[in-house]
Amino acid sequence: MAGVSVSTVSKALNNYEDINEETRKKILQIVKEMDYVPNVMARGLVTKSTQTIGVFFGDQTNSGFDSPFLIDYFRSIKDEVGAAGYDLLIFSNQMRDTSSYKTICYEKGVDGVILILTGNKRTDEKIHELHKAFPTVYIDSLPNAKLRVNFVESDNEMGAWEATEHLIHLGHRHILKIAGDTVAKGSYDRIEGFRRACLANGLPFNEDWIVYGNYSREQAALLTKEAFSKENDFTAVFASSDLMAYGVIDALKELGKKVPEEVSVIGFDDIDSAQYFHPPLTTVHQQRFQMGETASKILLELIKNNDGMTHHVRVPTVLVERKSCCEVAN
Amino acid sequence: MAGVSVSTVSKALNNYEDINEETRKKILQIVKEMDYVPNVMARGLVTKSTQTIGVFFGDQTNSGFDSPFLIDYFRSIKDEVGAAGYDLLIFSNQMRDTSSYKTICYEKGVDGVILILTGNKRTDEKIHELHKAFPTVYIDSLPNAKLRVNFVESDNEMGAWEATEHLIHLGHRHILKIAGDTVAKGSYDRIEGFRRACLANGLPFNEDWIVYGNYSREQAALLTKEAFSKENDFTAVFASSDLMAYGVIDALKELGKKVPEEVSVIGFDDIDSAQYFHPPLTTVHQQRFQMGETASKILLELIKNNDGMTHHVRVPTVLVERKSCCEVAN
DNA sequence: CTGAAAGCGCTTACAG
DNA sequence: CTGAAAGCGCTTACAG
Repeated sequence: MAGVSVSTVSKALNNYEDINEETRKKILQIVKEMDYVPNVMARGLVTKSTQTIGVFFGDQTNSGFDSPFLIDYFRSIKDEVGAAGYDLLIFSNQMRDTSSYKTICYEKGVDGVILILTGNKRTDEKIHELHKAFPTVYIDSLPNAKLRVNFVESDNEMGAWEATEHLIHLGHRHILKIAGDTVAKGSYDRIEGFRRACLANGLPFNEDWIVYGNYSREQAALLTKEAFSKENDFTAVFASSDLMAYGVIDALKELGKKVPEEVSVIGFDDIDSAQYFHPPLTTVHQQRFQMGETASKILLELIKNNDGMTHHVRVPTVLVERKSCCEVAN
Repeated sequence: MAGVSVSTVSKALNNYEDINEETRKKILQIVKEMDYVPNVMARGLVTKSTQTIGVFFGDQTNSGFDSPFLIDYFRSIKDEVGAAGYDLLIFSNQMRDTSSYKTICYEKGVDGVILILTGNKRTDEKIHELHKAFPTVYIDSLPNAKLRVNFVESDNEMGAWEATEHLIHLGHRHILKIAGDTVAKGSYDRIEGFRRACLANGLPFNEDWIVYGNYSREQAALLTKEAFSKENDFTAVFASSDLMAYGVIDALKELGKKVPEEVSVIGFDDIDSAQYFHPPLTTVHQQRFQMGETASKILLELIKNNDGMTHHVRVPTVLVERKSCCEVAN
């Protein structure tokens, strides 16, 4: 170096109190000149902190929770965490000897982790041990609804409730629900919201109104045709995702039914293309940006001081009315 | 440990030859049992390798090169690099003392880096030093067209050429080009492809046919109205991005011109919503997945053995015909 | 074939 | 207020 010992440099860099103001100035000056940055690995080895947040993206295809979402989460997390001085480590390595999330985090030495899991990964038991070892927050999906963990999700039940009431206020009394899988908490809540809104509003609800599939457009089309072949008097359908709503509309076209004149269709998610669809899709908007932001804030707080409390936040959805729903014909 | 020295364990883990087969077996067995993974920081400190690839995402808003793209690059890089045993480090930290990309990479100790820069970041001079210090590959945008670096891009010039010829084959002789900025290499190439295709096909081309703006929908609408107010006989417009094509169509509607009956419109990019737009947009598809994959492969190869050669690959585009172009009316 | 020793680049008590 | 020393968890020559 130029003048002092490494200890002193370290102290200058880490804002220790017991250092002469002039030596600090000099050190900082030189540091600036040579654009020196402490090696994170060496530092991390002793401090156990790397200023990086780990992210597990579960991106199985066809889950309906996929690409249009991830990018919003990703971007909001990146911004929020970046503003606090963290980088993001995306676990992509497929050649690991372990499948334990905890072990993976130890290996890379992250300070906290965000989980955005979809499809199969969601039910992976290996995850459980993770949140005991690292500050962890889940977004959107839980491996198990009973898990006591930090968790940010859309208020799926409330969103589904509002969507259903929207249809009811439009005069619909027979509504078909095209539901996603039954394992994910979010899927389940959307069904519950629908069911309870129907019941609360005195509709002649019965379980045949709910039809279960996966989150694909094709499946939704199939399901719709099946349901209408059994019972033709539905005047509205509520799909558990926008992609499925597209499928519903595909099927309705095939059946010669006009949307929305003869059958109203409402979706869930508000993916980017929903506004461009024909007809523009009325749907339930998920505030994904706020979800990523909230999850990041909770995590950052947890890293600073882990109070052992567990946060569960439900981000409200917002109904966006476009052109795929209208008043029921008489 | 259980039995041997750390050196021996290290050798077992790293597949050294000079180790007894039985001790190796025993060590590996125990390692498996306790799900042990070597700490990357400690290892990295001595080997200078961390099995992670750094990624700089420049995501300034409104560049037109934005969100619909990044996700495809991101996903393909994640898959490709992950299959080779690497994780991804996304540089998001905004509190750094340095803005030097090289320094940032030293700090985190990545093995290689991929740059996907947009907007202002593209012209950041600080980047230059990076590719001399680390294996580096650029995707889509170069800070400077003359830079001798590894670079993967769409074949923008060829794509623009084909789009223009498509219009010409449809009978169009007066084509308006709504161009993006002039600094980015990709923007420039799209203009060149257009200009040269016009000239090569004997169109009465003049420079007024090209109008410059940014990549926003609003600007494109404005530009379109301006251009048509000066010269009303364009039967086709070629926008340098899909978002701009949307703006063009907005403007044309306002002007009372039918698309495609009176004016054909072709875009560039093929973003997700292009197929849903009204009318569905004819456009030039960029094979973003292939771009990410190719960039990753080059980088991985570079890390394995840096031969000092510099790769520049142009990924072909593919014209996708939808409903926004038709034969010119007589 | 195995292990003791040095060293990677830092931080943190601890003397002085 | 400053610096020598130990240690973080590994790997790599080098002896034995």
